[in-house]
Amino acid sequence: MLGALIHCIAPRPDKGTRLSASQNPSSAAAAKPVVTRFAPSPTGFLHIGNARTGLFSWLFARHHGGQALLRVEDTDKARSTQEAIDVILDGMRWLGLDWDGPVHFQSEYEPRHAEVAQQLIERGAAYRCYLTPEELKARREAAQAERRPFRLTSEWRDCTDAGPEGAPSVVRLKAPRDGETVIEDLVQGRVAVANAELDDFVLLRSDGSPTYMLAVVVDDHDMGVTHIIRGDDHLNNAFRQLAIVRAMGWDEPTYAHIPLIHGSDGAKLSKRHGALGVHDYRDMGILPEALFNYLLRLGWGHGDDEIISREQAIAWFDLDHVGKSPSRFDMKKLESLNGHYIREADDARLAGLVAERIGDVDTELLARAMPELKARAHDLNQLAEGARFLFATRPLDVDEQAAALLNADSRALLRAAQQALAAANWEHDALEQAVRTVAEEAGVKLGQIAQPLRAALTGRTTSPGIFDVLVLLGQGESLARIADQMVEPNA
RNA sequence: GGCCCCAUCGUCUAGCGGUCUAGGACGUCGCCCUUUCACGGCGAAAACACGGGUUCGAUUCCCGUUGGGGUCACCA
Repeated sequence: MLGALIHCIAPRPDKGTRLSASQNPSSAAAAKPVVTRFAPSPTGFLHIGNARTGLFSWLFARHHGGQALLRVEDTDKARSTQEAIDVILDGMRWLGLDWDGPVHFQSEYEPRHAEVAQQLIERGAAYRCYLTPEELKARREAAQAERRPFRLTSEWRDCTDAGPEGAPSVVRLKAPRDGETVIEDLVQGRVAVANAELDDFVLLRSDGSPTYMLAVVVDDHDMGVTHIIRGDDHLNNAFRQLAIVRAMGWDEPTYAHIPLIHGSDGAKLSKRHGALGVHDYRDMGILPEALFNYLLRLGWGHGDDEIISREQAIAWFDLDHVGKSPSRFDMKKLESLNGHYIREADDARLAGLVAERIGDVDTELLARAMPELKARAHDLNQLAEGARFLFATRPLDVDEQAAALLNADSRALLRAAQQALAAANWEHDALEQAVRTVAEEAGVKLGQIAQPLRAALTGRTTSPGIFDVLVLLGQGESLARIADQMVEPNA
C-alpha cells in the first residue's frame, strides 16, 4: 500500500534506467523484492558519512517497497561493547531510520562463515596456506625494495599435500588470475579490474576466525541482500567479494558505491574537521529532520528541490541521481536548513527541547514565546540562549552593550515609559500605543525608548519584539525589571 | 608507487548534443521591511579545470594532461 501511495505522490515518472538495465531481463517480470542492508561497525559513534550511506540504503529500500536490514559488524570484539552498539541504534532511531526484522550481529554467524570456508576448500576454490606472517612480511618488503607491486603467490595454492603437522595455517581464496572482473555499479557505472590485480586474500585466520571479507559476503547472501549500498571505500573490496560469491555459485548482488563525504578542505572527513558523529550534531542543536534533509541533498539532487520531506524523499529517491564525486560537508548550509526546520517545528516540541537545555522551566511560557524566539535561531542552543531572559532572576545580569544603553537620558525616557506602562492594558497593541505616545511626547524615535527598555527587560541588546517581551514577561515582572534599572546608582 | 574512481559558481547541486548570454540553494555583498536581532522580500558578484578529437553543433560523447579522492593487512 505504501507503493501505491508513493506513485501518487511522485510528480514525474521514475527513470530508473540503470536499475532496470542491470536486472536480468528474464526475471524482470517477477523482479525480486529489494533488500538492502546497513552494516555499521560499533566504533563508539555513528559516523556522519555512514549515516548518509545508511540513509541512502534505507531510502532505496523504502522507495521500492523492499526491506531495509541492519547488521552490526561486531567481529572486532574489543570494540563491540553494548554501549557502542546502542550509540549506533540510537543515532538511527533519532534520524528516523527504522529497519526490518531483528538486528543482525555478524559475530553470531561465525560458525557459518567457517562452514562456508570449508565448502570453498572442498570445491577447490580455497586452500590452506602455511606461509608464516614473517615470510609474508619478507616477501612484501622484497617487492617494495624492488619497487614492484606486491602480489602474493602462495606455493600452497596448488599444493595437494597436507601442510606441516600442527603448523598454523590460514584459508585463502583461490582468486581468478586471468581475465577481468566487471561490476555494474548502480552509482559508479561499469568498473573493471584485471584479475591479476587481485590476490589470494585470507578467508579464515589462523585462529579460525573469519575475516571481514568472508563474513560480509556470507552474511549478505544469507540475509538475502539484493542491493549492497555502501561507501565507495569498499569498491575495491567488491571485486574480491564477488570472487567469493562466484566461487559459491550464489546470486550476485547489485552494488552501489556511494562517494564519501569530505571536510571543507576536500580531504576525507576526520576529527580535525569538527563533529563526526550524528550525536554531536544532535548536541549542537540540530533537528533530526534537518540532518536528514541535509544528508539527503549531499550527493543527491532532485531538480531544484531543497526542502524535502521524509515522504518526498521516499517517493523521489533513486540511485541514478547520486553523484560520483565526493562532496564536502558544509556546516553553514546545515545550519540554514536547521533554521528552516526550527521555524517549521511545533512550538510545544521546541519548548520541550529547549527545556532540556536550560533546566527545569515553565514549558508553557516557553511554548508561548516560541513563535517569536524561533525565527531568531539556527540551532536549539541558540534558541535556548534566546529564551534565557524569560527565566532570568532579578536583578538582571546586564551585559556590557546593554548597560551602555542605560544612561541618564535614557533613564528619563524609561521613567516616562514606566508610568505609561503601569497604566496600560497589558496586551501587545495597547502597550505599543502607550510607548509610542511616550516617544511622540518626548519627541524621540521609538527606538530610543525601545532599546533602553530592551536592555532593562532582557539585559541584552537583541531580543524578540519589545512588546512581545512585555506581554511574555507580564506586567508585574516587566515593571519590576524596569524599576531595577531606575534605582541603579550610576557610579 | 600499482590499481580504481572523480572533475559545473567558495560549497551542495540542476543539466543526461542544440532549450545555456548555464538554473536553484547555502555563503558573500547591496537594497527594502523594521524598536534591536532575526525572519521575510528584491537584487548583485560568482562556475562548465586544461588540451586534443567526434559532430553541422559540445557543459553534455571519446582520448590525454593536470588536479583531487579511494584502495592496496591473518582491520573492518
